Amino acid sequence: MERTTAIFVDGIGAAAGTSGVFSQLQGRIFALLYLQSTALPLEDIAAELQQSKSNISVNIRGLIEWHLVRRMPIAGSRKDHYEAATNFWRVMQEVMERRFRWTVRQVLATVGETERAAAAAPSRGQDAGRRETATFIATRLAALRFFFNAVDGAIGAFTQGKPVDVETLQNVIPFAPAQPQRRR
Amino acid sequence: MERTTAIFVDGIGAAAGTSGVFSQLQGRIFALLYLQSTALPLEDIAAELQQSKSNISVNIRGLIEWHLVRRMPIAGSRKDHYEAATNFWRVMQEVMERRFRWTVRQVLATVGETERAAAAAPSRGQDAGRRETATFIATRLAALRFFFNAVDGAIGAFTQGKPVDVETLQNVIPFAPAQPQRRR
DNA sequence: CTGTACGTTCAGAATAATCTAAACGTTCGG
DNA sequence: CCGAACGTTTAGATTATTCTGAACGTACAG
Repeated sequence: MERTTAIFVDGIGAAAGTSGVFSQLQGRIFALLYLQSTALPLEDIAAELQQSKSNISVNIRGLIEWHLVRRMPIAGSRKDHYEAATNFWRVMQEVMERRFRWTVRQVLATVGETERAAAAAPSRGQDAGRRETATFIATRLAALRFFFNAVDGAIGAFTQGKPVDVETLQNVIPFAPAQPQRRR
Repeated sequence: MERTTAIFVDGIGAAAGTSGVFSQLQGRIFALLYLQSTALPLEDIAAELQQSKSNISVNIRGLIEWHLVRRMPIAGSRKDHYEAATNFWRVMQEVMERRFRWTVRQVLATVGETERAAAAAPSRGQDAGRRETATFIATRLAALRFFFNAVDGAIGAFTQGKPVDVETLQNVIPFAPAQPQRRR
């Protein structure tokens, strides 16, 4: 591999590894393809990156799902060829929707489940402490839901190219900080 | 642990685990604290989540760095007490800046290094193929830089509460898709 | 048909991340 | 000072992730 390519592959691989979205190897595969003017067969990618074909196979599938790599039919060859995609905005949309927004919705779903469980719990109306705790929890869950709903909306706006309303997010500071007590 | 709390802890733990930013245990710690009206000592957290104190200790440090948890002095106790922070916007800013933007800058740095390496490489002016390759690589690197510069700017705007200019990102489609060749 | 050239799947090996318990250092009450 | 109650560090164990090579399935050329 060319020295220039090696630097790029290492750097992008490292960045991908810390991204929380792509593995280091996926970063290296993409980087290698991105500097090629022609699509590469699986075999060559494995050889360049010194990995088994099976490993490249499974990692490249992930890249294709994120629309970072395309399978390219090459006339006269039975091998699958791959090339880097260059529509980064598309990739970003995909990541926003499928990873971030999915996580946000997981939180919202959990809040919902928890609220239902809290409502179903026998908070025995008499006991004052119980009732207090119940309203406290309800308030906190509502605050969480409010914020994550706003985030969900912001991601939706972003991926549709609409201006993102940051104000809504900023203004969610639902509780005054608890008063610090002196120690000792 | 209460059934309601358990549901919340499990759900938020799962969400955190897939977030790419927080570990599952960190999610569980935060979730537990978030439903408490009073700060908890390390020992109690460890007991509730059935983890060793050392493990809670190291994970909670991460939460504090992200501003998701605060250390709370409690009068008359030598134990460290912890409570959940509720300024989620602050946390989001922190994550955006320290993780996403940092990754983006890693990419930009790599592009810079690669460009310098390419310039230094002996592309032997005579060889036409070499020169072609060099300009191809230069073009691709420039496109990457352009896009990630825009992303960097967008993150900066977002964290400062300014409207995010999505247009710039959307319009970066630097290459026409390569013409598919027929197979066989 | 048959054989070969592929990509994928899968069981196990290698590697990395997480977790525990013991040792350690520090603070504070006595 | 001394001793006990803490939180932290660290070495090793456990668990999860990544990777490999062999087995398998498929498509195509002859």
